[in-house]
Order: sequence, then C-alpha cells, then structure tokens
Amino acid sequence: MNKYNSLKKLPKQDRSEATVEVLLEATARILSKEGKARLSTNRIAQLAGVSVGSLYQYFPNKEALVAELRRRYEEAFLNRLMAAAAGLGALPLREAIHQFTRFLVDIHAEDPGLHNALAEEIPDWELPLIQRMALTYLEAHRDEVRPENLDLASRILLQAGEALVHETALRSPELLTNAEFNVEVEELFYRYLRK
Amino acid sequence: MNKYNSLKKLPKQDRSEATVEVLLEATARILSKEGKARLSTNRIAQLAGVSVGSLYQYFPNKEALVAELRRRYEEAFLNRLMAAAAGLGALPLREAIHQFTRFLVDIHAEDPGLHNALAEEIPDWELPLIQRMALTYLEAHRDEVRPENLDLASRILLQAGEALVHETALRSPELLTNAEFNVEVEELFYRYLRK
Amino acid sequence: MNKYNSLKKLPKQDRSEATVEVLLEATARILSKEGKARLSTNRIAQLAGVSVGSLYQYFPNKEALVAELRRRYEEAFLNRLMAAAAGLGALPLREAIHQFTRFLVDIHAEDPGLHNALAEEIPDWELPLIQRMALTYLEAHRDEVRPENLDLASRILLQAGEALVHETALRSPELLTNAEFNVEVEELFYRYLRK
Amino acid sequence: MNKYNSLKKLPKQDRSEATVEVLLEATARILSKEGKARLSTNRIAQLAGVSVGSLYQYFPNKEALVAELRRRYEEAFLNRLMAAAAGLGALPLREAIHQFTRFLVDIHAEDPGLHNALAEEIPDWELPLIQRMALTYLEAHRDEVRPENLDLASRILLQAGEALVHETALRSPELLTNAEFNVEVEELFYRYLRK
DNA sequence: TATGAATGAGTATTCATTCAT
DNA sequence: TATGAATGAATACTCATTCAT
Repeated sequence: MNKYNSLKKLPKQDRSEATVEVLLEATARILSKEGKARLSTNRIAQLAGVSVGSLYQYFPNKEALVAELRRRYEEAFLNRLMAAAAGLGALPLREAIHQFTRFLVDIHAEDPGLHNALAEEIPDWELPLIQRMALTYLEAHRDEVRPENLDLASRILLQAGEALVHETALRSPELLTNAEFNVEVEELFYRYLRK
Repeated sequence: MNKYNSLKKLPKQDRSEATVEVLLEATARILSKEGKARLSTNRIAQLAGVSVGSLYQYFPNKEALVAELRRRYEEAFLNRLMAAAAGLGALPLREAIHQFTRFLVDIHAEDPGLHNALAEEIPDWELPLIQRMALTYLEAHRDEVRPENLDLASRILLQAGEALVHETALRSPELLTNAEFNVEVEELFYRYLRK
Repeated sequence: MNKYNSLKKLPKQDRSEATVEVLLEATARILSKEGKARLSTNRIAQLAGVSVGSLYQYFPNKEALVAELRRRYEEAFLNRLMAAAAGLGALPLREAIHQFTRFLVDIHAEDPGLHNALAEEIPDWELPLIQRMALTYLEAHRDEVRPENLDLASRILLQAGEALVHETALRSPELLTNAEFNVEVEELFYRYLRK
Repeated sequence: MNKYNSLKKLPKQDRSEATVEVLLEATARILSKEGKARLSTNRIAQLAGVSVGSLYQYFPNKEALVAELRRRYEEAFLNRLMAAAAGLGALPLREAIHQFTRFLVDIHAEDPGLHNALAEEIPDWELPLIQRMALTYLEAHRDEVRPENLDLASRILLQAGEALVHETALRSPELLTNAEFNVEVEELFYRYLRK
C-alpha cells in the first residue's frame, strides 16, 4: 500500500506529484462547496489549472479521484483515531467517552461539506474500524458497562453518534462548539453504557 | 389539495390514473434500488411500460415525479405519526418510548431505499415536526425527565434515533426485526431521558 | 372547387361545419397573435374547445389548416380584387392608381399579423394574379404609360408596392391611415408609370 | 470587438478555427437552402462533418451561430455600404441613384437565401442605417428633389426598393443581372424623387 | 508528458399524429 | 363521431473520455 494507491502510475517527477495534488485539491473544493452533482472532469481540470488530458494521465476516471480523496480522508481519519485511542484504553468510561466525543466533534467540524460528499457514496467506510476499536475498549471494560451484547452496543452507539454529529455538522454547525451540546452527547453515550 | 396535487393535469379516465400510478411506481423502484443518480425519464417510462410522452402528459418534469412521491410518502408518514402519537401523551416515559421506537422502526422497515432517496433531497422534512411532537411530550412530562434543555434534548434524541434506525434499515435491515436491537434502542432513548 | 377544398371530407352536419370553423378561427388567432412558431395542434384544439382527435377528423395535418386558411384568405382577397378591378378598366391612370392604392392599403390594414404569417410561407400566392390584372390594365392603357416592357413594369410595380405596404402594415401600421403616406405611395406608382 | 465576438471561447489552435468556420458555413448553407425551420444542431454538425459536442465547444447555443453569421453579414454589409456611400454625396441625383441601385442589386445577388434567413429574424437591422444615409443625401440635395417630407420619402423609397430587390433575388434571381430590370428600378427611384 | 480539440452516447423535453374507448 | 390518452421521433444541450499534436 502506498500513497498513490488508486493512481494509474507512480509519478516520477515532482511536477507529476504536484499535478496530482492540485487535481485532488480541486476535486475536494468542488465536492465541499458544490456537491457531487456539480463535479465534472472539465471543471476539476480548470480549477486545478491543468488540462483534462493531464487529469486522465493520473486518474483512470472521475471516480478514481473521489476514491483517492476518500482514501486519504480515511487515512487521516485513522491516524487521528489511533492517536485519540492511544491513551484511551486506560481511562475509565466517563473519561473515555469525553475524549471520544471530542474526537468525533473535531473530525466533523473540519470540512462537513467534503465529509458529506465523500460519505454519501459509501457512507460506512469509517464505521467498521472505529466500531471495532470501541468494541475492544468495551470488552476490556466489561465490568464497567451495562450491555451484555457489546457488539450490538458498539454498533448502536457509533451509528447513532456518528450520524448525530454528522447531521449536526451539516445543519447546525454552530452547535458543535456549544458546550451544552457536547455535554448532552456525552450523556447520551455514557448513560447508555454505564451500569 | 388533492391526490394529484403536483400533476400537470388531472387524469380523467381510469387509463390515465393507471399511467400515473405506474409511472410513480417505476420512479419509486428506480430511486429505491439504484438511487437518484440513475433516475432518468426514459428509464422511468421504460420500466413503467409507457412512452416518455405519457410521462410528460402528467408531470411537467422529472422533479415533479419525485416531488409527488415525496408528498405521498410524507402524507402517509404524517398519518402514521398522528396515529402513533394519539395515545402517547398519557403514557409514562418508558411506555411512550417503547411505542415511539416501534413507530420509528416500522416506518423504516418498509422501503429503506426509497426513504433514503427521498430523504437525500430534503433531508429534514420529517424531523422538525416529529421533534416538535417529542418536545410537547417532554414538556408535559418534565418531572419525569432529566434534561433541562428539552429543545436540545429532543433534537439530539431524534437526530440520533432517526439516523440510527435509518442507517440500520439501509445496511442491516435484518436488525430491525431483531428484538434485542429494539430493546437496546429503547434503552438508548430511555436512559438518556430518565432522571 | 368547393368551400372545403383542402378538407378530408365534406361535413354533413352543422356541428361538423361549426367544428371546422372554430378550428380555423383558433388557427388564425394563434397565427395572427403569436406567429407560426407557437402554432401547435394541441393549442389549436384547446383554443377551439374541441379535442385533437376532432381536428384530425377534418384536417389531415397541421399544414392543411394553414392551407385552408390561406385558401380562404386568397379567395376573399380575390373577391375584393375583382370588385376593386371591376370599374378600374375605364378609369384614367391617375384615378386607377388611386383606387388601387386604396385597395392595397385596405387589404393590409385588416389583420397584418395573419397576413404576415400566411405570407411568410408562400409569400407570392397573391402577386401573380394581381400582376396579370395590372398587366391587362396597362396594356389597355398603353398609350398613357411610359414603360415599354409592361410585363416587367407591372412586376416591379407590384413587387415594390405590395412589399412596401406589407412591411409598413407590420412595422408602422399607423402610417396606413396617414394621408401623406397614401399620397406618396400613389406618387411612387404614378410617376413610375406616366409618360 | 474581435472576429469571434459571440463565441464561447476563443479558438487557440488552427484546428479550432477551422471547426468554427466549417460550422458557420454549414449553418449558412442550411439557412440559405432550407430556411430557419430546418436548422438543427445535429444537422449543422453533420453537414459540417464534426460532432455536436464540437459545436457546443464554440457556441453556447444554436442562436449564437445565427447571431455570429448575422454579425459577419452585417459587418460586410456595412463596409460595402460605406464604400458605396463614400463618393455619393457629390453626385447628382441621377448618378447617385445609379450607384445606389447597383449597390442594392450587388448586395442581394450574393446569397439571397442566406440574406432572407438572416433578415427574417431582425428584419430591419439594415434599413434604419441606410435610410439615414439616404436622408442625409436627400437633405443635401433638397433643391433637386420633389418630396417635401424627406424622412417619409426615404422611408418609402428604401422600404420599396429593398423589398423589390430582395424578393426579386429570391424568386427571379436571373433578373438581377438583367440590364432592363436595373434600368427600370432606377427609373422607379428617380422618377419618384426628381422634381 | 501536456494540451485541449473532438467525440458521441446520454438527458430532458416537445409535439404532430394515432387509436382505443 | 368525439374524446383525450398514448406514442415516439426529433431537438437542444452536457460531459466523461479519447487522441492527434
């Protein structure tokens, strides 16, 4: 697995790499601001300042651009998740949930438009992994939590949590920085899990 | 307001009505199975077994078909919501949540694909109303519930609940009929609200 | 040659005749007010208050309606031309031109929009006949007129005269009733022809 | 103001310019031979030997092709009118009319079908200007001409003259090169104007 | 390798005409 | 005979993709 995973060929020169970057940025920008419907190869190329031909030099088709964007987004997401999860295992439930909520909100605060556009296609790329991590935590803290079926519990919790924060980011982004909102989300999680 | 609200002209013969229905069914089917992106007037007409011309005899444009579908869906949704809400006011929290969860799951069990396609356009048509109804219930039962800010609480609860059931219907529809799942969703709601 | 010359079949009943009339009136109205581009069989039928099916009961296609309209217009035109020409032969040039100019202006004053719509297709249906009549007059008055080639002269005169009045009717209809304009048109004709 | 005034984008390669030209030629050809009603983007592209896509690469819509054609036609027309008018002011009436008639006939001899198709849309773009020029001439030569109302006179003369030559070009093009016809047209003009 | 001109299948929509009721 | 629902070829226009330069 390398950085240019879904690309046609490995760029050998800086110029090529720069072209790839500029194309992805343009794609992200259009997706974030105008949505998938207005994404067209010619617009991407134009906004990127290169020719359509160049686009097809590095990407086999339009979807590949979106796929690569998603791959990177996921990669970044994972890195942050790992970082966030690192110290979590040792923490008690309440505190772990606090950290996790912060993580969830931070992630969605960044570029909800882009997150939404990437999510609308394969809206579940990120859940499975994060669910597994949650499951791991819950199993390690089984004596602290109420639900018996931890698989189901983590599923419910993450599906609900992710969607809640996701939709809030899209529709009422100002809530994300509202302390009361954050507290209540934590309550939702905590009260569901605690004994 | 009549049944053929958004139509170009009112069907005057049985044949017309049948055509309208068959067109809407085809639209619903494509939306449900393939999504909005693959919805085209020619495909609708073909699947409906009529000509494109007939489509335009009754609908001014493609969007009108989707709009009519949404109108009907919403109408049915509202009727069911009213019915479900009728006896709820008098019930204690636990029981009210039980009924409400059942309602939510039933709604989504029907045709999650269609619900999804219709929702992606105006993704919030149903939440505000249902939220207001929840708020009314909570205010009347203020002494039974923990959260102070009932507006925020109903928002969080419904955003999370709706999304949870919605996504579950799309990805793991079998869970919807699983008793354990239903119980856990109730727990999520109940534990968040109770004192 | 009968009145329903270009019709599919002879109407046997008053109702049929009434339908034909109502269709032609609708056609004339649309042509006159909105032009050929906005003429459609459904609009004709609707404005006429009958069904498209009825339209095709009496006319083989859209063009037949226009053709019949043209035929009638021409017929009326001819009748008026005959009437106008009746006493002309005996008149001296100056007076004949005066009468003729009056005729030309009167004809165009009536419904320039319709005349234009009918003319734009076959813009010369009326000229040949009127030209022949003019020629006949000129030959009978050969000693009063300058041009040798009377065929050419009548052609030039009528082409120019018809177009002048036609365009004036379309663009500056108010000029048609302006005495000065009428006098000058007569001058144009008279001075060209007189010895 | 440049040559490709109404185009979507400026052609940067020779190939592009050739495509634009070939499209305009095809448009002119269809307009000239079959009229505006039979002008369709697919036919234009086909006759031009390129794809519809190419048409839309350079023209935002069908009208833009006609507009560009008109612009060019008008430009050429104006240049010729200026050239023709240059030496006219000093000439006596008879001679001025001779030159003017020659100009009028030459203009229409070229492609009457195209002139007709372009004119039918904005049928008066050329008259006002030419009328003003005629008026200027007549005012300067007021002592040589009979009519008092020179504005009306130039109007009548040009409306009649333009239409006469225009229609003749369309219906009996061979007349345009006939000496007798030319002489008679001059007579029509001269006799109307002279004292 | 980069460019951007060219392609053409695909899309929404219209409208003259047919035909079952 | 009248009706109006149904038809489908035609039209303007878009956009992902290819390929000559």
